[in-house]
Amino acid sequence: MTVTLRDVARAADVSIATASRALAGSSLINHATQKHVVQVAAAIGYRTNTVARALKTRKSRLIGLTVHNLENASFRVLASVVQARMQALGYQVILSISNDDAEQEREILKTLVDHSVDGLIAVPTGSNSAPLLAMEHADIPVICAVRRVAGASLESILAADMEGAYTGTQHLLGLGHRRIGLIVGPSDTTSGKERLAGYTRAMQEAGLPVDPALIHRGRYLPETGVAGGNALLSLAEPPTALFVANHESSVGVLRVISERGLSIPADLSLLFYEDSPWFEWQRPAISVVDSGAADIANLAVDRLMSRLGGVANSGREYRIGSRLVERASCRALPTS
Amino acid sequence: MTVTLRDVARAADVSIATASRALAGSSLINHATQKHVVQVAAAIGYRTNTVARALKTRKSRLIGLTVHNLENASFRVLASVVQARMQALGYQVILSISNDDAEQEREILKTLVDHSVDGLIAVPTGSNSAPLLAMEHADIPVICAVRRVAGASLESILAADMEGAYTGTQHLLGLGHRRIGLIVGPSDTTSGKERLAGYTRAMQEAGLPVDPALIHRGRYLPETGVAGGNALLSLAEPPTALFVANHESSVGVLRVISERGLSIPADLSLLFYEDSPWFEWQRPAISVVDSGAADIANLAVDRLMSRLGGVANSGREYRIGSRLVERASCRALPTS
DNA sequence: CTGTTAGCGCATTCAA
DNA sequence: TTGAATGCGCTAACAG
Repeated sequence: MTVTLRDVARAADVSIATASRALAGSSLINHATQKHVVQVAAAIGYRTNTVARALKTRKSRLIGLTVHNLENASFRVLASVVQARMQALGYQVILSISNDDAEQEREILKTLVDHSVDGLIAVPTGSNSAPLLAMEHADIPVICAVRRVAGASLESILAADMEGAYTGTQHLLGLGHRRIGLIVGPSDTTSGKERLAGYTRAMQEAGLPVDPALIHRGRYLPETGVAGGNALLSLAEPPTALFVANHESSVGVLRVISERGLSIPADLSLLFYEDSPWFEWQRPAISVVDSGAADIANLAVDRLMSRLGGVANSGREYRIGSRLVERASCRALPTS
Repeated sequence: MTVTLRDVARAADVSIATASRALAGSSLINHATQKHVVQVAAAIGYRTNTVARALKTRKSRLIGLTVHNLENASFRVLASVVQARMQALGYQVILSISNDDAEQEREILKTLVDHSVDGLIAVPTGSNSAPLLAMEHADIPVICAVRRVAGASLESILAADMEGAYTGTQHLLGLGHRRIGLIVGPSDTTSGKERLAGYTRAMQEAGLPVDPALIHRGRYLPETGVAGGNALLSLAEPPTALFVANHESSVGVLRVISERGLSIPADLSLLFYEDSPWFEWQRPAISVVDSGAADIANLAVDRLMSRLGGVANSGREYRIGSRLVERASCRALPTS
């Protein structure tokens, strides 16, 4: 039924080895026979069996991609970009979703190894340095994206969160805001920590006090936006600007604003973190600190390809610079 | 380096065949030796090489999943659900994104076959019946989800779009609306056609005229919502309710409403199609006709597993019923 | 430049 | 119930 290399060899009247060389584009082959074999192969509809090739060469042309979920805009962009680029490079991607669960991640890693993926791009949970390092040890390069694994010598492509939050806060400061509310992720996550640090640094450099009442920490959920928004906006002296540095909570904040009948940016300036098509279509369009998910994905692919090409693990951490995207949700405060 | 079946056999002091049987849970094996082998295998860290197994058995335990993109909520849910369930069933999924492009889809299918996937769940572009049928012919079951391929005898799991639009329109009608605007996808797509038909039927059954001016057709894009929203709302006698039966255009409609300063549902009742977390968090929360993406995904997985288990292609089309999710964006019109 | 040969790791047929 | 032997389809020495 399926046409194999043997069939091609027979049809082209060459040995099976020659046929293999011809199709592989080997240099040590007569150009004429090469062309002939390729032609014959196409004629009889030959397609090389990647499974057999993988067994022999120990290269599956499959890579693993694990993300926490597909809802988060960054992860989604990562998945799209990685899939598209790897496919163009001749690789297929096995997608796995970890739900940010260490146990599930462990299972996934095992399975991926079983399927002998050539490499892995992972948004790690952070709790599985051992199996991840074991993969590296087994010569399966792994590139961490968006998140990293503390203490593990793995290449990681991260957003420059501290810088991003710093830039965002400075933007608001530059517009004359002094009381800037911050809604941010939990401090046991790198991004939560770093974004808070960026905010703090900008405030301090501006000679402003860092009022704990203006900072709301919470999990990466819409509910955090509701709680944080309500808390900050109920303050005796509410903030004039709100920096929502926890992407998932953005929608919750929007809801609070709508419920309170606040007008943006007249009543409140609003700055979000991580871009989403929704923010651009919102009226007024919402300014954001874009953490560059697409570029993280691109660099992750570049690094993986480089590793696949034989370059050693640098163990290095790469940071993708953030970009402030000014739209219409922040207004300059009148200088009183 | 890697521990193979041969190592297990040696360590357990049995033949390689016996080891294989033990690990595979074959019935023709002594229970004691079975247990022993399994134990030894675990002890020395054996993991069966899926590539070698695939070459031998012609079953890769890999399935393909192709979607147009990961932005559309339905496709995203499909991807999440299919991934999670197939993984739980011992399969890995190779994700491919077709961008709704027939040419890309053709390439994807070839590659998937090359990797000898055991089956395929596809949101088809609709233009590749031949290669899809060829897969079926090659004993690779394919299940179409959300979209179908006209004229091809492939199992398809679709939303009950005609019924959904009918239900949605009836809901609005029941609230007393008579002038109901419809923004819908292009008529060369099944869902565009069917949703329009559902709307038309409901209107006619209510003895109402179907005013072409109240119907805006357009591509699945936010811009369609802007154009459609503006067109319908600028009418001399604008609709009292808007049924946005083109998911992608929802965000555009929201923008128009915001720009026009319309209050929902006081000025306009709003009903969307296909649910999204955003709609629920919106204030007012937006009522929707939920087309059941998760259930489509679940049934697709069920059907695929059944086919993988040897059941023949029924060529049947399955429809997942729509569900009206009433929230706060539609109001009853006072009976004047 | 080309052909012969030997596995990659596993499942399975056939004998015992 | 077990073992020996075969080959899935391909690549890569090794000879010629």
